[in-house]
Amino acid sequence: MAQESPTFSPLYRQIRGLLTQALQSGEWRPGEAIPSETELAQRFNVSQGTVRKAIDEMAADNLLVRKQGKGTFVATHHDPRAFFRFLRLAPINGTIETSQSVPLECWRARAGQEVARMLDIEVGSQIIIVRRLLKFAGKPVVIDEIYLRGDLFPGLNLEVLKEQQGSLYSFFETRFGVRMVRAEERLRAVAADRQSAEYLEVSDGSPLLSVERVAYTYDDKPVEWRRGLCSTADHYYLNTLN
Amino acid sequence: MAQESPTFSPLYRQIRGLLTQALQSGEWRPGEAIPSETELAQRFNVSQGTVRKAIDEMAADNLLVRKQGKGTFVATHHDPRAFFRFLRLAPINGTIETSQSVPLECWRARAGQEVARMLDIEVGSQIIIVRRLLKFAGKPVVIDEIYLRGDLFPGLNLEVLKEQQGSLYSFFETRFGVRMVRAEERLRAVAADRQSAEYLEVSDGSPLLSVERVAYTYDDKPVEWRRGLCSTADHYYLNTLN
DNA sequence: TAGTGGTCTAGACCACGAT
DNA sequence: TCGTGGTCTAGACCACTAA
Repeated sequence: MAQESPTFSPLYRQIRGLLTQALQSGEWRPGEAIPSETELAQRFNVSQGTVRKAIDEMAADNLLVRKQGKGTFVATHHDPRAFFRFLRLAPINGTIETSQSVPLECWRARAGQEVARMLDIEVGSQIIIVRRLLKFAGKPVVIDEIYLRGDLFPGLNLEVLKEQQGSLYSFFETRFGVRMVRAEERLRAVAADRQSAEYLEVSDGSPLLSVERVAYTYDDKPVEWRRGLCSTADHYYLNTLN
Repeated sequence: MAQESPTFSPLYRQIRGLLTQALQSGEWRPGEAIPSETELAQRFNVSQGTVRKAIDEMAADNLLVRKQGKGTFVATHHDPRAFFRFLRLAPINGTIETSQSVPLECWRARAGQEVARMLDIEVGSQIIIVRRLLKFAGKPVVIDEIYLRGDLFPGLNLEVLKEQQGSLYSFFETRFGVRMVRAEERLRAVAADRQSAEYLEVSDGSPLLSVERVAYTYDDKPVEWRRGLCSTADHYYLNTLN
């Protein structure tokens, strides 16, 4: 094996690359089992332990999920345990609440400078803009404006959005084969504009939590840019620092 | 080895427990090297690979830091790379700024119900309250109110706080041997009260980012509870979702 | 009972840092 | 050159799931 500096990449990381490629190509779809470690070891001509280390890393990054005695599975946003991975809002008092996504608008447009930069696409490329309201226990909590790469979500419109069950990312995954893998959020406190205040049923100028997010798919390609305005009267944004 | 359900704990996790205990007891201080994997393997009567797996986990949790060719070291808040692990604020425009902590007040008090619950201590126990201002590039950005367990920070007062160089946690570490290992933050948007507005040089009622934090030391014991109010006019709170 | 992932071991060799 | 962590391998056995 060629293992020279400074291009040195350990074997298990190369295996991880091959596995990621297979995921990206759709060889194994979200929720499905991937071959056993022994099979993969034969396929890639390495020892089982090397495959194991590659899978360990990918499981740590939430790309795969191991289940003892059953196999290793492609991670999916359908899993209810993974639901709050990308939704860090929790009620201040009380337990888990049911959430509901209410799509308001959906239209196609051309990317301006800012969106183009965020999604790493050309200015003028087609994008999709979605506005939706997120409710917890029936009460409006977040108003989202979502910008998507137009080429990856063919046929997406308001009617289609209304079919959504579960999380939006779960919907994107099954309906368009686009799986969100990682995201970066930038939080600020802002004053509510008139329209947002109306939707969120708070008074004009109330402090709201602004959450800007860029979400990436397998190859670190940005796919979604969104800005959410959250009413933090009854909810907070939870973050754990390790 | 006894390995029966449901009390089953793999050997490497028991080793992790022993290592954590050693850290907690101060056998190896922050910044120091711990013994080599081979030495530890002999000491605990397990193979080197088992020690390795224990250390791997602890390195992933930022308790230890591996340095190839040199050894494994106890993680420290002195490390400038670790500085932003517990401080997620970044300037909206531009690069890294110098930060400065300005202590304002420091006094001892008795824990009320809320603080007692947060710090998992008895109501009436002695606590220390610190108020400080955090400046970025000379401008006030965060006003913090910090509640500490009184028993763990003997002799802490305003004069001592003024000796602080680097981060507050770095200071706690060297001065009191208390190392923060993990924290949970709850974020909300609130309106600035008169006093905070004055400190942060924003207008009364401006939206501010409220960051409540509980910080834990090695044995998951809560040690600090704080509430910060951040002006997000020129800074945002950055979070990465995996 | 068979198949999967999970643990533990032992040994060989590589990459890095210090001497 | 030596000691450290890093990688890779091979094999034995344990724990969990499903048939």
